[in-house]
Amino acid sequence: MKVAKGKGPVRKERKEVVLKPVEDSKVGKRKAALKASKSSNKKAKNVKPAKKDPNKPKRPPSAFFVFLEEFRKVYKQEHPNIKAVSAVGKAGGEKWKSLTVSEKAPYEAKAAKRKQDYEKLMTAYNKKQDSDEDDDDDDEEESERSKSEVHDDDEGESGEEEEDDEDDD
DNA sequence: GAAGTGATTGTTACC
DNA sequence: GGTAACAATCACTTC
Repeated sequence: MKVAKGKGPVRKERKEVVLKPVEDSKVGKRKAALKASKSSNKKAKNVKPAKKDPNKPKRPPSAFFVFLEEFRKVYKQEHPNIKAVSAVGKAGGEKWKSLTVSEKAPYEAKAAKRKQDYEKLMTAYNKKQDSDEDDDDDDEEESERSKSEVHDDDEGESGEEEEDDEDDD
Protein backbone atom coordinates (compact mmCIF):
# COMPACT_ATOMS: atom_id res chain seq x y z
CA MET A 1 0.00 0.00 0.00
CA LYS A 2 1.02 3.58 0.13
CA VAL A 3 0.42 4.34 3.70
CA ALA A 4 3.10 6.15 5.57
CA LYS A 5 6.00 4.65 3.83
CA GLY A 6 8.26 7.45 4.84
CA LYS A 7 10.29 8.50 1.90
CA GLY A 8 11.70 11.94 1.77
CA PRO A 9 10.49 15.45 1.90
CA VAL A 10 7.80 15.59 -0.70
CA ARG A 11 4.59 17.60 -0.07
CA LYS A 12 3.76 20.33 2.45
CA GLU A 13 3.21 23.30 0.15
CA ARG A 14 0.24 21.78 -1.55
CA LYS A 15 -1.42 20.96 1.69
CA GLU A 16 -1.28 24.52 2.87
CA VAL A 17 -2.69 25.67 -0.41
CA VAL A 18 -5.54 23.22 -0.35
CA LEU A 19 -6.61 23.71 3.21
CA LYS A 20 -5.65 25.28 6.46
CA PRO A 21 -3.77 23.48 9.18
CA VAL A 22 -5.92 21.72 11.67
CA GLU A 23 -5.81 22.69 15.28
CA ASP A 24 -7.31 19.55 16.66
CA SER A 25 -5.10 18.22 19.41
CA LYS A 26 -5.68 14.65 18.34
CA VAL A 27 -4.72 15.53 14.85
CA GLY A 28 -1.61 17.19 16.03
CA LYS A 29 -0.78 14.17 18.04
CA ARG A 30 -1.49 11.85 15.18
CA LYS A 31 0.42 13.91 12.72
CA ALA A 32 3.23 14.38 15.13
CA ALA A 33 3.44 10.66 15.54
CA LEU A 34 3.36 10.11 11.84
CA LYS A 35 5.96 12.70 11.13
CA ALA A 36 8.10 11.45 13.95
CA SER A 37 7.89 7.91 12.75
CA LYS A 38 8.48 8.93 9.19
CA SER A 39 11.33 11.26 9.85
CA SER A 40 12.89 8.82 12.22
CA ASN A 41 12.90 6.17 9.55
CA LYS A 42 9.88 4.41 10.92
CA LYS A 43 10.05 3.10 14.37
CA ALA A 44 7.73 0.23 13.57
CA LYS A 45 10.08 -0.89 10.89
CA ASN A 46 12.70 -1.22 13.52
CA VAL A 47 10.34 -3.03 15.81
CA LYS A 48 8.86 -5.41 13.29
CA PRO A 49 10.82 -5.21 10.07
CA ALA A 50 9.80 -8.56 8.70
CA LYS A 51 6.09 -8.06 9.16
CA LYS A 52 5.56 -6.72 5.66
CA ASP A 53 3.64 -9.45 3.97
CA PRO A 54 1.64 -8.76 0.80
CA ASN A 55 -0.48 -11.79 1.54
CA LYS A 56 -1.43 -10.52 4.93
CA PRO A 57 -5.07 -9.47 5.08
CA LYS A 58 -5.56 -5.77 5.21
CA ARG A 59 -7.12 -4.27 8.24
CA PRO A 60 -10.84 -3.96 8.18
CA PRO A 61 -12.20 -0.44 7.91
CA SER A 62 -13.50 1.05 11.09
CA ALA A 63 -17.03 2.40 11.27
CA PHE A 64 -15.63 5.78 10.46
CA PHE A 65 -13.98 4.49 7.31
CA VAL A 66 -17.14 2.74 6.22
CA PHE A 67 -18.92 6.03 6.68
CA LEU A 68 -16.14 7.83 4.87
CA GLU A 69 -16.56 5.66 1.80
CA GLU A 70 -20.10 6.86 1.38
CA PHE A 71 -19.30 10.36 2.49
CA ARG A 72 -16.69 10.69 -0.23
CA LYS A 73 -19.26 10.02 -2.91
CA VAL A 74 -21.64 12.60 -1.50
CA TYR A 75 -18.86 15.07 -0.95
CA LYS A 76 -17.67 14.70 -4.52
CA GLN A 77 -21.14 15.41 -5.80
CA GLU A 78 -21.56 18.44 -3.62
CA HIS A 79 -18.01 19.66 -4.14
CA PRO A 80 -16.87 18.42 -7.55
CA ASN A 81 -14.08 20.98 -7.60
CA ILE A 82 -12.57 19.85 -4.33
CA LYS A 83 -10.59 16.71 -4.93
CA ALA A 84 -8.16 16.93 -2.08
CA VAL A 85 -8.45 13.84 0.05
CA SER A 86 -7.47 15.89 3.03
CA ALA A 87 -10.50 18.10 2.60
CA VAL A 88 -12.78 15.11 2.33
CA GLY A 89 -11.22 13.51 5.34
CA LYS A 90 -11.56 16.65 7.34
CA ALA A 91 -15.16 17.22 6.36
CA GLY A 92 -15.90 13.58 6.98
CA GLY A 93 -14.41 13.76 10.41
CA GLU A 94 -16.55 16.71 11.35
CA LYS A 95 -19.62 15.09 9.91
CA TRP A 96 -18.88 11.90 11.77
CA LYS A 97 -18.71 13.75 15.03
CA SER A 98 -22.05 15.32 14.35
CA LEU A 99 -23.73 11.96 13.80
CA THR A 100 -25.80 10.48 16.55
CA VAL A 101 -25.22 7.02 17.95
CA SER A 102 -28.17 5.68 16.02
CA GLU A 103 -26.90 7.23 12.84
CA LYS A 104 -23.53 5.62 13.34
CA ALA A 105 -25.07 2.26 14.11
CA PRO A 106 -25.36 1.00 10.50
CA TYR A 107 -21.75 1.89 9.82
CA GLU A 108 -20.63 0.16 12.96
CA ALA A 109 -22.61 -2.88 11.94
CA LYS A 110 -20.88 -2.97 8.61
CA ALA A 111 -17.54 -2.48 10.24
CA ALA A 112 -18.29 -5.36 12.57
CA LYS A 113 -18.93 -7.62 9.63
CA ARG A 114 -15.77 -6.51 7.94
CA LYS A 115 -14.00 -7.28 11.14
CA GLN A 116 -15.42 -10.78 11.21
CA ASP A 117 -14.19 -11.33 7.70
CA TYR A 118 -10.83 -10.02 8.71
CA GLU A 119 -10.62 -12.39 11.62
CA LYS A 120 -11.40 -15.30 9.35
CA LEU A 121 -8.77 -14.17 6.90
CA MET A 122 -6.28 -13.73 9.70
CA THR A 123 -7.03 -17.19 10.99
CA ALA A 124 -6.33 -18.65 7.58
CA TYR A 125 -3.32 -16.43 7.21
CA ASN A 126 -1.93 -17.50 10.56
CA LYS A 127 -2.45 -21.12 9.65
CA LYS A 128 -0.55 -20.55 6.49
CA GLN A 129 2.22 -18.84 8.37
CA ASP A 130 2.35 -21.71 10.77
CA SER A 131 2.53 -24.24 7.97
CA ASP A 132 5.17 -22.17 6.28
CA GLU A 133 7.34 -22.45 9.33
CA ASP A 134 6.61 -26.13 9.46
CA ASP A 135 7.34 -26.77 5.86
CA ASP A 136 8.55 -24.17 3.45
CA ASP A 137 8.36 -26.42 0.43
CA ASP A 138 4.61 -26.72 0.55
CA ASP A 139 3.93 -23.12 1.18
CA GLU A 140 2.46 -22.57 -2.23
CA GLU A 141 0.13 -25.48 -1.88
CA GLU A 142 -0.89 -24.33 1.52
CA SER A 143 -1.33 -20.88 0.19
CA GLU A 144 -3.66 -22.04 -2.51
CA ARG A 145 -5.55 -24.12 -0.05
CA SER A 146 -5.92 -21.27 2.35
CA LYS A 147 -6.97 -18.97 -0.39
CA SER A 148 -9.65 -21.39 -1.49
CA GLU A 149 -10.97 -21.69 2.01
CA VAL A 150 -10.84 -18.02 2.56
CA HIS A 151 -12.41 -17.37 -0.76
CA ASP A 152 -15.35 -19.58 0.07
CA ASP A 153 -15.85 -17.89 3.37
CA ASP A 154 -15.38 -14.53 1.85
CA GLU A 155 -17.94 -15.17 -0.80
CA GLY A 156 -20.48 -16.18 1.72
CA GLU A 157 -19.82 -13.21 3.87
CA SER A 158 -19.75 -10.93 0.91
CA GLY A 159 -23.18 -12.06 -0.10
CA GLU A 160 -24.50 -11.32 3.35
CA GLU A 161 -22.79 -8.03 3.32
CA GLU A 162 -24.44 -7.04 0.11
CA GLU A 163 -27.83 -7.82 1.52
CA ASP A 164 -27.08 -6.10 4.74
CA ASP A 165 -25.84 -3.08 2.91
CA GLU A 166 -29.21 -2.65 1.38
CA ASP A 167 -30.89 -3.43 4.62
CA ASP A 168 -28.99 -0.67 6.25
CA ASP A 169 -30.39 1.76 3.81
C1' DG B 1 7.11 7.05 -14.07
C1' DA B 2 7.09 5.71 -9.44
C1' DA B 3 6.21 6.70 -5.00
C1' DG B 4 5.17 9.57 -1.05
C1' DT B 5 2.04 13.18 1.09
C1' DG B 6 -2.01 14.99 3.39
C1' DA B 7 -6.53 14.62 6.59
C1' DT B 8 -9.76 12.13 9.08
C1' DT B 9 -11.16 8.40 13.15
C1' DG B 10 -11.18 3.88 14.83
C1' DT B 11 -9.07 -0.36 15.55
C1' DT B 12 -5.45 -3.42 15.66
C1' DA B 13 -1.12 -5.09 17.25
C1' DC B 14 2.90 -4.76 19.54
C1' DC B 15 5.86 -3.69 23.67
C1' DG C 1 -2.12 -0.07 29.51
C1' DG C 2 -0.06 2.95 26.22
C1' DT C 3 1.17 4.13 21.80
C1' DA C 4 2.19 3.86 17.02
C1' DA C 5 0.81 1.96 12.66
C1' DC C 6 -2.54 1.29 9.39
C1' DA C 7 -7.01 1.04 7.00
C1' DA C 8 -9.26 4.27 1.91
C1' DT C 9 -8.90 7.94 -1.18
C1' DC C 10 -6.47 10.71 -5.14
C1' DA C 11 -4.51 15.11 -6.95
C1' DC C 12 -0.24 16.76 -6.53
C1' DT C 13 4.73 17.01 -5.79
C1' DT C 14 9.29 15.48 -5.91
C1' DC C 15 13.00 12.78 -7.49
